[in-house]
Amino acid sequence: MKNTIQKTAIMNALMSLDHPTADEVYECVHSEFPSISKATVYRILNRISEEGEILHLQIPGGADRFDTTLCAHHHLRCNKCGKVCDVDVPELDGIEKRIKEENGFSIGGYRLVFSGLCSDCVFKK
Amino acid sequence: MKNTIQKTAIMNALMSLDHPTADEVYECVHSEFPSISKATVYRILNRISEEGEILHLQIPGGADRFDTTLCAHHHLRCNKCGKVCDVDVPELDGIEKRIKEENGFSIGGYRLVFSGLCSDCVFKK
DNA sequence: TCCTAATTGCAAACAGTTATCAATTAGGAA
DNA sequence: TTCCTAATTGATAACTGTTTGCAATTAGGA
Repeated sequence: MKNTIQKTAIMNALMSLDHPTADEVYECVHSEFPSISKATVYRILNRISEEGEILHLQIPGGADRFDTTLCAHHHLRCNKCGKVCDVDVPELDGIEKRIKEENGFSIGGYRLVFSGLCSDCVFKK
Repeated sequence: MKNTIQKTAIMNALMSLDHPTADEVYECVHSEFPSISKATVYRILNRISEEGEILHLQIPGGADRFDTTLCAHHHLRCNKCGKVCDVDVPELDGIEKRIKEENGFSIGGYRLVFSGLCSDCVFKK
């Protein structure tokens, strides 16, 4: 992969943002590199997530997000403000085997998104 | 809610399909009721899921699906063929409390989608 | 039977994302 | 260092899934 200015700018943006969407990455990079194209942001995010440098999170009912934390974990998503944060769910250790036996599904490497309300939003009606 | 022909046709389609997308419902209804509009299908599906008659499933990285099984359960989704099926995950019983305490998120009524490969697709390369 | 609010069909709008294509550029070969 | 070429870029169009605006139609109670 070529080492372009655009890629460097996107990597920096990813470091400074928390579970950003592609659009949030674009806005961040665009603010100091106005000529960057949104297509380039999508392309680079896809490329580096395919190469395993970041995680590509598909969020139910929302835009995809990207995560620089690589080790296995799941996510919590606030239905009101959209905030996403990491969560470990040891309760699910070994569930792959049970689901494989009972349903025939191979879910190795699965990633879950729990939806709910974050501590800020739960009080706002 | 008015009791229109369109709503009846959609309810019938939902009975005959397994976790359909809105488009699959449309195709099914459209085949014997060609004048129905896709907007109507979306509107009715949204309305009856808001009223609790069916579940509205938001699938990560795919079109929303609808489920006539109302009791609490989660889903398995095949990344290759898109098939969705139901699964119970008793391992997660009571996890709401732990996540509330540790992360401040209220995830009551959350619904998960495990992704992987179904028994048919796991062998196809 | 009449009335009106609810519902419909159509088409346009929308969000998120990918594809096309000509122009530019990184980085190795000479 | 210069040159070459494949990789990358920016602009824009296209695409999928979904919602919305609006005028025309319709269910179902008065």
